[in-house]
Amino acid sequence: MHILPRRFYNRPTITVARELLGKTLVYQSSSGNEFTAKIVETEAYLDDDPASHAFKGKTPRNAPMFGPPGFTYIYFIYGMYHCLNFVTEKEGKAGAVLIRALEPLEVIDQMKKNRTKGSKKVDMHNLTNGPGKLCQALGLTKAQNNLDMCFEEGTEGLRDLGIEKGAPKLHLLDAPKLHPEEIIVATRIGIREEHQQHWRFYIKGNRFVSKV
DNA sequence: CGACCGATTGACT
DNA sequence: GTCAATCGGTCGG
Repeated sequence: MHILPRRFYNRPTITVARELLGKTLVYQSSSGNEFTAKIVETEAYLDDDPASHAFKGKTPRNAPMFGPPGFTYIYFIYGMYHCLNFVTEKEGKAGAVLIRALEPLEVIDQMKKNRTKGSKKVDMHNLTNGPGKLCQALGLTKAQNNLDMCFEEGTEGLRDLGIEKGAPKLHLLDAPKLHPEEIIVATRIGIREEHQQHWRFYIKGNRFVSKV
């Protein structure tokens, strides 16, 4: 298991979106929890894509999308939710992958607490099966926007020694690439028909996907 | 400025 | 199935 290097993200956005499936997200929160979860659903947003925040050019909000690959892009939406993206493509070329669903692995109790409003119980399968839900479960906000998820150049060798000290607070662990027949390709969610593309990817049969 | 609206979710008919 | 919540980003005047 090693931390995904910057070259993983420095590729065509659709390729990264597909290959993110099955990878493990690790997030060390400031409250001391180390959350882990498997990526089970993604969507690609390209630079010449009318549905992308980056389509009309660089602004203060979408600036991370134009920055180096391997950083987070987290934005606030609908006045109450956040969405987590990973920046792709070389610096200067906008691209990002929206993380739409995760399969919870560790610190599930805390995820439940973060998702609980009032005294209602939250079902295991309703913790991270949506882009807004998963940010709520892990406690991700704009405070985690534009975070580097890779080792800085020169310190990458640490991971080859199995040393994760100094690892980015939010990073991904490698996992075997899924076979094509394990991946379902579908249209993106919440996108106008005229801008629609088959750029949503999810793991076939996985119970934690937001919509089938 | 004011107005519109969104890569969503949960409550309710 | 429908719809309100809630607010920052963006754009037109």
